[in-house]
Amino acid sequence: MEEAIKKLKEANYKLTKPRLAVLRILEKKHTPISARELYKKINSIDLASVYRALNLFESLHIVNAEIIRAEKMYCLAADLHHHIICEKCHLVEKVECHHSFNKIKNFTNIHHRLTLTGLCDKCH
Amino acid sequence: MEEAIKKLKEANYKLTKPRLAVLRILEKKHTPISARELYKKINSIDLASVYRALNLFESLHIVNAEIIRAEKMYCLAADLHHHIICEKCHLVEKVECHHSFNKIKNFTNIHHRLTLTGLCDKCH
DNA sequence: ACACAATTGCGAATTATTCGCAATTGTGTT
DNA sequence: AACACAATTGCGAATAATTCGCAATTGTGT
Repeated sequence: MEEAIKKLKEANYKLTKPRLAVLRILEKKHTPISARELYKKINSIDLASVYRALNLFESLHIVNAEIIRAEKMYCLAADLHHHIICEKCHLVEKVECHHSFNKIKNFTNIHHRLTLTGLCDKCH
Repeated sequence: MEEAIKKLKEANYKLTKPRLAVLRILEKKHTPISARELYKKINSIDLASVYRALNLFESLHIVNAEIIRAEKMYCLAADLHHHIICEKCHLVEKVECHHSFNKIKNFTNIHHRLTLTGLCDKCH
């Protein structure tokens, strides 16, 4: 949260009510959440602003986005982790991240997004 | 291609004209492509069928989907690889895959999707 | 060639996402 | 604490993405 605000400030963006509201929800919820769900959880913030906040956050690497069963889902990038999703029941679990990429094919400033899918023990 | 058809048959799905058309394009193109682009490249196949084919292929792991600048993009899963995308100019390059995941948190049959982003040497 | 379930094409319906623009609000400065 | 101004919001409308229902068509095994 602190870190998110710091990144925002450093990039010269204002800490506005909608942005703060989105951050607050993301901070509490530790599984990925969609733009629409966020919107429903926040009272009195326009859906367009939720999208605008999320897009901004994504570009600043404040949040990570990944597709989970055909929906774009977001979560705070702060603590590095990934998710594994059951293909049948869509159970989502956190997976710690042990990866780091310094330089690949002349690219620098590398960020990564890993999504795992499989069958959980119940569905197997 | 052969492998894709095999998977399709094994899961008891028919090899139809739209499905084959989609596979043919994916086989040629070695960078990710969106549903709409696929549709434009194929003459006389309905957009809904393109979506249906892609969804089916995704569920059978015939294709992998990933978000590239806010669009869902697809490519054949056959040769395992990932992509690294420049955040500025959106250049896309292939990255070989050296990962394998056998068992994580009680999940089995694990598949993974890794998307890397960064700045290419021109944009850095 | 036949039979039948699976699949398509079509148009319409949903859902997701973005846009333009006037009104409002953070933020740095007096 | 009030001011000034650019950045940002809310709103409603526009676009884009994706799915649906259903009659017509098409693969596939016999």
